[in-house]
Amino acid sequence: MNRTTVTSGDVARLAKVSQSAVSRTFTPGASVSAKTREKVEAAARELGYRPNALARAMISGRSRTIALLVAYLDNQFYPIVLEQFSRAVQDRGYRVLLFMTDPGNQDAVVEDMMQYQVEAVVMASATLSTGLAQECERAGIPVVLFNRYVPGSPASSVTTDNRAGGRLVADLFLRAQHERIAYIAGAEDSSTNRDREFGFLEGLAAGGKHLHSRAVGGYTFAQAAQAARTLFTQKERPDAVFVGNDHMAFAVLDVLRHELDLVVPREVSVVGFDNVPESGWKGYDLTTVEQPADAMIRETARILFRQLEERQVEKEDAVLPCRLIERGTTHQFDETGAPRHR
Amino acid sequence: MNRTTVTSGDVARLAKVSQSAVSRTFTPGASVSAKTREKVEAAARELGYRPNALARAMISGRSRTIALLVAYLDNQFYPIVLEQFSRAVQDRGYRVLLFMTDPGNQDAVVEDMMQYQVEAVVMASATLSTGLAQECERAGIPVVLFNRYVPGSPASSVTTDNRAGGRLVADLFLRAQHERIAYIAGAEDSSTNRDREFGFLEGLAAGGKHLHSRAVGGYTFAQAAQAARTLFTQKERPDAVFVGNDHMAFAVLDVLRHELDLVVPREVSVVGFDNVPESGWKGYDLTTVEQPADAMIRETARILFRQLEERQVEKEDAVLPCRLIERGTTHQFDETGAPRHR
DNA sequence: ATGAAAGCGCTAACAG
DNA sequence: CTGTTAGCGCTTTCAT
Repeated sequence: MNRTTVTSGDVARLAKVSQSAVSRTFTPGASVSAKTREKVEAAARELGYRPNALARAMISGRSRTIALLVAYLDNQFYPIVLEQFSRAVQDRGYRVLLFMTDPGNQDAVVEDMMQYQVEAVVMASATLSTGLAQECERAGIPVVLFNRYVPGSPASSVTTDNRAGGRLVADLFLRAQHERIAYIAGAEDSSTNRDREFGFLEGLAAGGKHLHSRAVGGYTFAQAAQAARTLFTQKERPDAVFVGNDHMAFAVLDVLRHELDLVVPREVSVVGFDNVPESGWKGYDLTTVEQPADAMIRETARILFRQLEERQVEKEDAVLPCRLIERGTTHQFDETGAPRHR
Repeated sequence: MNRTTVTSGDVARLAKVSQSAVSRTFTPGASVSAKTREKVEAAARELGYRPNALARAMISGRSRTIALLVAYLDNQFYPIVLEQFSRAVQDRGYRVLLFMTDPGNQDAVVEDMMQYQVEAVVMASATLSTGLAQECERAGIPVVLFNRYVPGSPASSVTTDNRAGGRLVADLFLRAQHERIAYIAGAEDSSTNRDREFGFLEGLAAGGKHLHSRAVGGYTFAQAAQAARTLFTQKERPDAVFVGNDHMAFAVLDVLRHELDLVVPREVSVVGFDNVPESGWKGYDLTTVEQPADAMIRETARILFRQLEERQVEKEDAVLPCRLIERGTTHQFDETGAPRHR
């Protein structure tokens, strides 16, 4: 290991210009004569100079870094969000500092992010204590909750209209005249689950139905499988089930088909939420409510960068529409409402 | 937005100590009297002081940041790696700077990472030009290629024994006495594909067989589906196919079962590579070669942190064993080699 | 154990 | 357009 730290001073000396001239050469909007720029670039190339982004960030007060906090990546929805969001951020000349968190202790992680002088924070499938959100606000750091919503928080949020999504599923079940309708919940303390379930129950009620049974899957594969076993080994088993997200729905389908030998959708209809890629795969072919990931990410980026540009934090809540994607785990109907055969 | 930048100087003034005393209080191994520490902590709390990690990194020359470069996250293998690796890094007091790259222009991204003074680089499903790898080496930045291998490069690497994995699949097909054996390749310029294919062909040859047909899936779902269509609509269709990874194998299974109405494994056996979670799901129940993700990540972290501690870059190549996971897409045999019925 | 002083590598006024 | 001059917030000798 050797002295490989080439500084702008070294370049200046070799190019016989001032150190500021070097700085200007590497600053997009600065004014340098073609001749100076040339000399500097030649010297920089010769020495293998690279500006130190940390020093730059320190003095300019802009780290060009955005923190992304994610709780888990086994649900395919999040890797996709992560990938697209990272690309969006990179395209705008920013970097992503990634933090994996447990659904509990985010606050310690946020502390860490702030020490790194991130300019903004995005939390996917995770929330922030209102206290810390306020602190971020005071520090001028915009925070966006992605796919979560916290009523009193100063943090912005981007969600789909989960309640409307739940209602779409209820309507579908009503149309198919199901009798014993069940719900498998995600994490009960999440806003997504609350809203989906609320919309679903609301929709059923509007059609004069009530829930036959309910279990909790906690947004995990294993727990959802267990929930399915519980619900479908009752004396009177459900003939339709709405599962809080696709990831759990796959577990439910596995149990129904391969452990309980039920035929979907003939004996039971299943609907998920998210429309992750696997839902479109023929091995599952899952009817689901689509969350418009692309649009959600675009909104997130828009909110974030607007606040960064205007240099002020201003809460904004974006709620995007979702739509039902009917596939093979539910009965199909044609335009007249008559059952359609596949 | 306001002057919320509380510095160690502010804390020092309030606590009536020197600025260095504040610094020491926040430096783990430093010597401060209990009394001073107390005063400083009280003042810091009162002002809401948080050390600036950037300034700290600049002066100490240690950013405690590791760059992670990933090409795509739609193959579930990588999100899992990403999650586990991030956690491993965080546990050791480092942060992850994430970069999504296209399989082509990594070098520009690497340039960016180096400006941010990362202490190490991990490249997953991507490679680095030997030139830049050398530059990293010279700069004292360890580089680990995860799941890739580049012969002449000074970068370290962590891979599974892909060649042995290919041979395992060949042996399985030989044991099942398949006649028309096909291969669907991943990205042809990747070391993983080269090694898997080489081991597979080697294994077939050892059993006196040769490949019946071959197509390229490029590690993508869509291209793999197309490859399956091509291979399985020949006059003489294969009775067994080894697919370069699980992600492509799902596409292949969808085409075989739902477009071509073939029964797996009765009419055709299918084997993948990786053992991603979906392979264990009953909707696919895919026979595959397991890559030991946990062990690979442990090795990556070990190599990286050893080099960071010893403060010198020293190439190391870890090759981990893989094993066959037999599931429902191939015929089962008992210990005696006789077919077993499921 | 503590404070004073010297920078880390760079940008941002400010003159010229 | 260019060089000079101050720092950004912190760690790290070096005395005391």
